Amino acid sequence: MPYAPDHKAETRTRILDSARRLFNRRGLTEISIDEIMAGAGLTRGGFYSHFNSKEELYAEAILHFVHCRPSPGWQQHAFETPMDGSRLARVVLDAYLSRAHAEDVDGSCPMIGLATDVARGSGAAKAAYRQILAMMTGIFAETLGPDAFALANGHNGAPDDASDHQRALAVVAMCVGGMVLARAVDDAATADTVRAAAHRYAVALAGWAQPEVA
Amino acid sequence: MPYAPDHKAETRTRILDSARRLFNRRGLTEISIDEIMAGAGLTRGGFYSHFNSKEELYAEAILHFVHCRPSPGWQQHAFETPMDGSRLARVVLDAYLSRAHAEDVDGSCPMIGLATDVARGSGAAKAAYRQILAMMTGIFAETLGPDAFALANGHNGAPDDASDHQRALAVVAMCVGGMVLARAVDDAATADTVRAAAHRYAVALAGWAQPEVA
DNA sequence: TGTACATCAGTGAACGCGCGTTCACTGATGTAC
DNA sequence: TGTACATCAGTGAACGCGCGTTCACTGATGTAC
Repeated sequence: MPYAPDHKAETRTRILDSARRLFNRRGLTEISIDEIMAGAGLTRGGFYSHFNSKEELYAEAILHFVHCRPSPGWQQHAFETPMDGSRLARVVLDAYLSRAHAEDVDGSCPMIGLATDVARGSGAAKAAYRQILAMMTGIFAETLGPDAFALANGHNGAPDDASDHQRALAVVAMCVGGMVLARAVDDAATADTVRAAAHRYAVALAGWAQPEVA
Repeated sequence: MPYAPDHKAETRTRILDSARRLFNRRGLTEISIDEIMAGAGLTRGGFYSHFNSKEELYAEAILHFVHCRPSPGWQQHAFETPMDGSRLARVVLDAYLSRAHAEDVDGSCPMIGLATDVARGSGAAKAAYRQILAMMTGIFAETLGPDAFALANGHNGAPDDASDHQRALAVVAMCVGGMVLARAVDDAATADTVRAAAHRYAVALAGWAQPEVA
């Protein structure tokens, strides 16, 4: 048995780390296998003993986001201290819509960096994407406050799992939409305004108290 | 003067139509100039007498969406009859978050189909993107109803241009986020649920009456 | 403890292909006579 | 009305390059003796 049993698995993880970073930055087609392997400190040839194709790596790299350690940028603050679900959800939302996350292209959530690429991609990539969406929706669905809209429309606002799930999805859509727009715009002021708007109304939608009267 | 004076301009428009369609479908890097020219009934060689580079065409194709005639699919219904601003805004939102729009990849709004590509792209593409964002935000900002969140938090809900603009941006973020997520997911049921959630809470956010009690 | 060996993770040259871009040429068209 | 011509929109072959993938080889490592 040459090499330690987990030697290859560690190399594979290094490739996945590099791939996640580089795909986030420039997408599936603009990044070459050469660059990914170089980012992992390896050379081209070894790639196909770890993955069957570039497409397969792509889907695995998206899923890898869930398991890899938090980015030292925007995520660290949210995950370094343990906390209960309701506080976690609020901290996650703040971090998600932060400027640090908008600027951390390499380490960002793949739902933002790879959204339209995945829409054109393989079933495996879409399945990975759906898994991340489900995870994030789950975080919010558990901790929603009262539904201001239902109350305004004369409903009693009684808790309801189906409706909570729907509202959590809307919160995620607001997060993803706000970040995607902020990233796609060339004007920093517009980007900040979009993020602030998405943040404010995502908090409102979740039924949490606003941080301050704006 | 060989050829009619507007002959070349018409060809250019045909190229832009083809480019808009194909870029929407597969993005900047996955579509070749060959394919774009073939889509316009031309051959490769003539391209550079109309545009200086593929990047330049990309930005112009995004802007072209604003000026080209509505897609016969999801847009036609929204734009075939003249209507006042407030009714238009509501019809636009319904069309934007419709299944027809989600499925019409070729003819969709470039904010949805090209979001992450533009984020990695040139300044010209981002400027074009910002212009479309401003147009769409403008449609909503003019016609918002009462702000249920502000009311729930004890504010008087008096009209306020800055806050209306922010709220309109949040509505657009919800539209774009909902559609981007729906497109990136492999399960049709999940896609429909996301669109429905985004639609419901976008309407709520805009302060319009819900179509029915769900 | 030290040495020879078998294994297999990783190397790098090579292949075939398609792309963006260039350029000398063609041929359809409006004009001048 | 008809013909020769000048123009220039469009053609298609060619160039150089980089990519995904393959494969024969290398060399670092754990094991057997």
